[in-house]
Amino acid sequence: MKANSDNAPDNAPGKASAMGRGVGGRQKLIEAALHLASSTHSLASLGLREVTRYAGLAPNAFYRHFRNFDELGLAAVELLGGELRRGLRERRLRRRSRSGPAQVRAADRGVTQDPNQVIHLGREIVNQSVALVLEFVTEHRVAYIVGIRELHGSSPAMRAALQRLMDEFAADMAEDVQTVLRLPGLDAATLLEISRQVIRQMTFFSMDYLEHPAQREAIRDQAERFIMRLFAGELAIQASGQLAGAGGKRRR
Amino acid sequence: MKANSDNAPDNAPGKASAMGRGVGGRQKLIEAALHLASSTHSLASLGLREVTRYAGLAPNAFYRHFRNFDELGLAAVELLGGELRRGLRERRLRRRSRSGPAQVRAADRGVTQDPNQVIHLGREIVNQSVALVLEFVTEHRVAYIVGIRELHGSSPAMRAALQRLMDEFAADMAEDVQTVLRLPGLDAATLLEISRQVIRQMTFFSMDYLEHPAQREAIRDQAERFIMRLFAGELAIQASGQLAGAGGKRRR
DNA sequence: TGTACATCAGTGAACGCGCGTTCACTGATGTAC
DNA sequence: TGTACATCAGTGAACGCGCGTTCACTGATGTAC
Repeated sequence: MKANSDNAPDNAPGKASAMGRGVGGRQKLIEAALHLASSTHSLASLGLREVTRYAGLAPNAFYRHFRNFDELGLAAVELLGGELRRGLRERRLRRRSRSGPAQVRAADRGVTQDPNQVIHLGREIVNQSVALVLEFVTEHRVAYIVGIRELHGSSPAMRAALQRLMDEFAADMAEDVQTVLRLPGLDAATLLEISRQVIRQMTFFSMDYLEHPAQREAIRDQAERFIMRLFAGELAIQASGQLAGAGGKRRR
Repeated sequence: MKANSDNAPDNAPGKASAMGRGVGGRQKLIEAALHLASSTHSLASLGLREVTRYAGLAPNAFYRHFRNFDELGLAAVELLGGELRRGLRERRLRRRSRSGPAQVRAADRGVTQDPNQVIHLGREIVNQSVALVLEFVTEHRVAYIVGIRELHGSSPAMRAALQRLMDEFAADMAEDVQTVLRLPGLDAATLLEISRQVIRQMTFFSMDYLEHPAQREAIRDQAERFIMRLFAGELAIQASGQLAGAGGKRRR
């Protein structure tokens, strides 16, 4: 991790040596694969010659970087997943430091079961979160489309990797909600479950958002309403369960 | 269209003539494509020789039935969509005639905004609907997996066809809910929106269900909770909106 | 009822092409002494 | 500082193979008279 503590910055012109003489080749191949996969095929159906051609390399140069095509696929997913998570986390932190204080203050006031207050308070947070995600997928269009496509694709290894990624997103979101908006009586397991459902549904909203620019506002509204319904629904069900008197443990 | 008004029934043994001498070939090709696509590749990445080989035909026999590969794809989607809709509708009707009366009676009583009653009543219906869908996708595993895969796949024509299909499912569901369980104050547009969200999320639940047989019960429960949350959430939000006094029109 | 013709699913052989993969080679860069 | 060697990304040529597609043909079935 002290690689960057040297005197020469990483982006120095002549420094294409220290940790990667031909690091461009590998990168070029991955980017070529992502681009081609997003515009026409799925990752799995790309050809070796097709990718190397697009990357501006000779076909056999492929074997300098990957043993076979699956290896490129997994490398692409890794790159893609890192990019997505890094981007989202960065945005979340930025948002929290910008508008967090006011929300936390409001949340402290909000230790109440009154649906009105909780709903109103949540709406603001949901609004920002949805905007954040949709802005993000717009900026990472190519990687995102390929990711969604491979999520139900033919390679089990890639499916597993992407599902893990989505679970990480869900965990991030749950933690975020837990921190910013302490919802009364929403246990960790339920919160995680709802977060996973939100993350999954957002794949649809995101694709709609990318594919139909003319209806972006409407799609954004739909996503916000969706999330509000899920949380409000859970709270309402819990409240009604308690009112019904049976009390005690209600899950399982 | 009077082809069927003859004296010989369609399913007569020697009557493989009237409207299809070699109807087996086309069918065999489509089924081969679906099977291959579900087990290894996506539809788009299948090879002509691969499909004909699996179907037990010579490669060039393909051109007797389809001009190119896209044509087979669309034919497959049509077959698949018809199968899915027919199967689901049939099950819905069967269910309605079996347990419908009791529910309708309960629903007639249920013209109330009391969340407790609405939730309890809805739970029963949701339980049955979820069971119906999951049972169905299990029986049509192959067609379903291919459908989901192509929903985000490479062919725009196929994506459009499948999205249309899902919208039809959502419309069916909305109509169903409207008929069986008259929810107070849930206008048609909102009901359709929620139905689309349920249908979309069910794709994830269904795939989980097919891929992890050991956790089927848990997945079923999750799906039921999800749907309950959406509807309960919408009702709670509307109720709180009305309580808040501002009254009047609340959407847009 | 028989005969001649049309239709059409399916076939075998052959084609040219792009594919993935291998080989021996180049030339730039890093490393040891 | 210079020299010899190792490493490694990238190349051009060549391979055998399976692909999509075409052609002329077969043989069963439907249709007209």
